[in-house]
Amino acid sequence: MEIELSKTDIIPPYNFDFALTHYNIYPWVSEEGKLIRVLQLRNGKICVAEIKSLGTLNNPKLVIRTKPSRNIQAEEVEEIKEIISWCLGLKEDYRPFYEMCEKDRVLKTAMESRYGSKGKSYPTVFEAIIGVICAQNIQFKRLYSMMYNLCTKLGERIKIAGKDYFSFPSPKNISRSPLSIIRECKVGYRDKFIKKIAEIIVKDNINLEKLKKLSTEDARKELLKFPGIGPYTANLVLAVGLRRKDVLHLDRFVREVMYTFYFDGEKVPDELLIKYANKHWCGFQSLAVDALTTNTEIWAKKLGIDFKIKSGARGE
DNA sequence: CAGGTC
DNA sequence: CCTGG
Repeated sequence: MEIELSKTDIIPPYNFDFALTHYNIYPWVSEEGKLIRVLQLRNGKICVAEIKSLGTLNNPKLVIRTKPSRNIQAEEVEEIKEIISWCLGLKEDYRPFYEMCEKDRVLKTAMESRYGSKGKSYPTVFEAIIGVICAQNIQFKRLYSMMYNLCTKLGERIKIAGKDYFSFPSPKNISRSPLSIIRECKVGYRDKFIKKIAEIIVKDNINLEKLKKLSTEDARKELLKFPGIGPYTANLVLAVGLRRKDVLHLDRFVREVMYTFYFDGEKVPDELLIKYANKHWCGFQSLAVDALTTNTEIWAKKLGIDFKIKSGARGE
C-alpha cells in the first residue's frame, strides 16, 4: 500500500534529508534513503511504514509504503498518514521561526545547513515520556541504546522480508514486565519510573493523547504528576511529544551552549538563561534550543568557536 | 562523578 | 539512584 503526501499535506520548505540523518532514535531507522518505523495502530495492529522523498525543499512530496501490504483498511491508511504527518511535523509552518533566526546571528548560523528541517517528534505521548526519562542524566548517544533495548526486549516484533523490526512497547507490555527485564535494557535507576508510569496508565486507564488538547500549562501540570517527571522532563516532553514551541528545557548541553554563544562564556544563573530565552526567542524557545544543540561542534566553527561537547544528533 | 528526580 | 566515561 502506498500513500502519497504532497503540497496539500506538507508546508514547505521541507527538508526530508535532515529527518533521514538526524535523531533517528529507535524504533526510527534510516536505511538507504528511507525512513522506517514500526507503528502500532489504534486497533492494535502492527505495521511498518517506509517513507521516502520524491520531492524537493520547496516542492515536497513523500511516499509512505506500508508493510505488510495486504489487509490494510482505508481508515488505517488515514491513521498512518496522520501519525507520520505528526511525527515529521509536515503541517508545521516554521517560516515565522526562520524569520526570527534572521535577527540572531548564532541561530542563523545553526540553521543554515538545515533549512527546511522540522523537528521529529514521538508518535505517542507515552513514547515521548519514556524517551525523555531515558534522556535524563546521560550523554545523548546513550539514549539510542536504551530505546533500542526497550523496543527489542519489550516491543512487538514484526518480520518484513526476513528482517525483524520492533515497535515501541505499549504501557501494558511495560507494566507487566518484571523490573529486572526493564533493568536489563540498561536504563539504570529509571527502571522504576518507567514501570510505575506504565502501571499508572494501565490501572487508571489514562489516555495520554488527551494531553495534546490541553494548554501548555495544563499539560505540564498533568505531566508533573507522574513519578520521574520533574520540570526538565515535563518541558522536554512538551517539546518533543506535544510539539510545543514555547517551552525551554535546561540541561548541561543547553546551558553550555547558551553560556558560550550568548553570555561570552560566563556561567550565569538559570534564571538569566530563562529570561534571555523568553525575551529573544519568544514563542520559539524549544526550536531555538533544538537548533543550538544540533551539530553544535560543526556550525560553531563558522563563528570561530571550538565547541567541545558533541551533539549526538547523528547518533554516534 | 555527572544530572534530574525523589 | 544506575551506568558509561
